[in-house]
Amino acid sequence: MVANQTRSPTTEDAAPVAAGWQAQKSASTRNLIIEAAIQCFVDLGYARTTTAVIAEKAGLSRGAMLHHFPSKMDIVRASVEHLHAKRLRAFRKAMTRVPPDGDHVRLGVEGYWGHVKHPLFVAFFELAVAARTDRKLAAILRPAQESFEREWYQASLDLFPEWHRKGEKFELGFDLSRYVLEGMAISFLTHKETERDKRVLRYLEEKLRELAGQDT
Amino acid sequence: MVANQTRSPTTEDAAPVAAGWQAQKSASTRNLIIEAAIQCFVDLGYARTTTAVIAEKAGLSRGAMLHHFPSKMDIVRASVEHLHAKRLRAFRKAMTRVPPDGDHVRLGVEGYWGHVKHPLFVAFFELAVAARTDRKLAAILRPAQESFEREWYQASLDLFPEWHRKGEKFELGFDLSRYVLEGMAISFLTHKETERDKRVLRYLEEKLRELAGQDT
DNA sequence: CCTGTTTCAAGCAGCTATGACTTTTTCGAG
DNA sequence: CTCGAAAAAGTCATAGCTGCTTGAAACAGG
Repeated sequence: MVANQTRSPTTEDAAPVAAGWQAQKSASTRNLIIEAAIQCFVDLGYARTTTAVIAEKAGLSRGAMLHHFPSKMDIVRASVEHLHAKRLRAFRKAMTRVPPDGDHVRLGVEGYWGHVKHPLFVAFFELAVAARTDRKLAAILRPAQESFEREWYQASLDLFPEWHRKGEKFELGFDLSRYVLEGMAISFLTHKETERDKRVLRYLEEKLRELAGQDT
Repeated sequence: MVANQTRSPTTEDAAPVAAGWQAQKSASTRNLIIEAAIQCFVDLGYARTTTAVIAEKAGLSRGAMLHHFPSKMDIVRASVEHLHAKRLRAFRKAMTRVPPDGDHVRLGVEGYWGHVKHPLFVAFFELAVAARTDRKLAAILRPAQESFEREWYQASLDLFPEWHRKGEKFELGFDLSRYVLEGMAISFLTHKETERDKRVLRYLEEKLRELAGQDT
């Protein structure tokens, strides 16, 4: 983790084991900058996130920040990687938690639902929308997106071993869940959750159980 | 329509009937600018849409454009109104078309699905995302959003008169359709439609028919 | 104590977008 | 034919963002 963040512009590959550095401070500062940037994506959106605002939120001067990240896109690149790692960790943790009542369907739905309401998802969504018309950003974001999608698909397969032989039904349930939950999440960027939405979640769970139970 | 667009900055309220003007040219130019702006939202996103690009795409000089719209937000405001009116027209047209096989469910799903794949939806979505962190834009957009939502709800009520007495079931079907279709649409901003997605649509229709048929 | 490296701060030049101002062109009316 | 208003075009000043360069402070090793 720390070793990942220590890729300073200069060459340090000769000291992979010597961690007793003052460069820990550097890694800490890098983390500070990255988290400030992600916060800015959530608060201001991708377009309005300038280097000056990031530096201010991180408590540094722009010059100091540019020492750690030579250009703005370097900050964005590091933020995407950081974001991706954090999302994966949170998602895996939610998915491996033992279901309280043995209800795998509820665990899966609530797990992704909780994930999708998290600020990390908002940040990722902002980047995804901006990437639609920004090729450089898209090139940075696409690998992370595909990786997360694969991870989610695999986690769902692990969660529902009884569906392994039901290819089409499983795909249908997977796609349906994905679209419903992401559609709801995006709607909640502007509105707020209501009782009606909880009914949709319960209905989705019911239909997933039906799909899992059907033989055909 | 034309009278709506003829609200030039100077006072012309004294001549509401005298339409034999040269100001038709003015209204035409305004339309040109607005459609160029909407095209820019789709092609470049809201953030990268500058007055210079709009003017270039409209085939005008920036100065000429600033004569019709004193500031950028005036263009945005007019674009939102234009967009809203166009969306409403297209949606109503799709919804009043007689169902080929008498299948109201398919008409409703396919109608909104077609609507949501249209560039107009992309433009509106770009604005909606930008509005999350732009209060001025949000103030302009919110009335149009709420109006469209009301319209859609009403159209659905008209389309399914047999559901009038089934408040909860109807709301559930409405919400489910909304989230699935919008979730799919947003996913298709970056990916493309596959066979799996058609299965989701057919499944949604099936579940809507179930909800309409149930007595409770 | 000195030297070189790393971290941080500040200022500067180039670029771009916006909106205001000024000038030219077009067109209808008297 | 001339006049005047509207439309269109061109010019300019201001402000904000980026990234490069210079300079100072903290710290490790000789």
